Amino acid sequence: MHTWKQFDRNVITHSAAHHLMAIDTLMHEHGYARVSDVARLLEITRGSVSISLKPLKAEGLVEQDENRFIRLSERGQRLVDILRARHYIIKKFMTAVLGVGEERAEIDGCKIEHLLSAETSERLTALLRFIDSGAESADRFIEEFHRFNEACLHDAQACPSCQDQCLYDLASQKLQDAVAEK
Amino acid sequence: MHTWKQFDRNVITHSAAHHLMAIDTLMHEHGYARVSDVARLLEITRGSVSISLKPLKAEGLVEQDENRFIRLSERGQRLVDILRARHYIIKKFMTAVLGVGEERAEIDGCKIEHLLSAETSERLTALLRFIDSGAESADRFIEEFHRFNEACLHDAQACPSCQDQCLYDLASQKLQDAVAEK
DNA sequence: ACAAACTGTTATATAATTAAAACACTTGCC
DNA sequence: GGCAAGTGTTTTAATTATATAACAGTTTGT
Repeated sequence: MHTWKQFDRNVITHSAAHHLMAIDTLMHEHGYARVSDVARLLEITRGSVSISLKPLKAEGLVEQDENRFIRLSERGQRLVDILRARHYIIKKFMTAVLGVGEERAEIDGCKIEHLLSAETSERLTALLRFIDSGAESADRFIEEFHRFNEACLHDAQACPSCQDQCLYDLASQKLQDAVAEK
Repeated sequence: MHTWKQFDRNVITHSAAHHLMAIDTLMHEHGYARVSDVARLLEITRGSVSISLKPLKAEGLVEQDENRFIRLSERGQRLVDILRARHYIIKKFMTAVLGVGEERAEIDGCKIEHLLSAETSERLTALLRFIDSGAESADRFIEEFHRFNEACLHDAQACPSCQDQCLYDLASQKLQDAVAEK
């Protein structure tokens, strides 16, 4: 069980990912980005942005010119492109395949886009490519899955997917309901 | 863009989830759990465990008897059961559907099991139930998808899944390769 | 029964992410 | 030209997750 120690050492933090993506968004929308613009977009203080940007500048992902305008370095841009691609496929998988609501998919996607491995992201992209391929088996799968949904007996013994408890009942519970007094 | 502020305020932290699951593991393996046992299992110091446990005791997820033996409260147990169910379905989806390697699926699963919404977890469980149902369309989908994999032309224009850049090329890159000097 | 080993807690420290407030500098308007 | 508004940084502070080290108490072995 040494795996769990890796789980914090992620390549970039959630916060860093969003700072980088905010710069990218601003560059596309206004052609420039400053500390204040990022702060406004992320709804945090300028001081926080200034401090958060420091390690990103040190790592060469973000650059600042003589007028203190911010831009992404080439590597920073590449990182953002990867993150956006992953966000897109995760969200699309959740909505188009799983049938999760748009807003929920957006939030869940943001939480995990920077955490998934390249391997998982690659396989997820392959899945979506297959679904988009127009293959008859893909279309039928999606259609039948979306019709399937109702028939859970909530009986672990009778269920080929369950072990001792109904997975459906367990997995679908909200964590906050379990944490909060009830 | 108020969504992104929610992304940190998760119901439980990664660390808390693993402390709770460690207690559960120890209870199953030895019938009891103490601070030292948790520390050994997670490979952190007893001091760290003692401190991490404090908020969990305060929230009533963990209890400690007069001999300082630790156990999960009813709510703590419920939380662990939910987390384990989610971990299981995420990992199973990654291996059985996506074809991700076992070890990678374990790590990725650990990173996100406590972050996904109930809605997404529920839909993911439904997907696995459909695949386990033996429906012919499910079997064919998996089989054909696993054979499909090769044919990416890496040409965004010709690809029904891509926009301006090849999603496959982007999403499958390792983040650390983008961050590290190259 | 006593020393060695182990246990749990606390104190102190570090790093990350954020906030608020204070400061200095720049810009824009009248 | 001068003041109000905006901008970026720094300082101070809080929280979370961890570490080490010191301490006090409990077991264990002989």
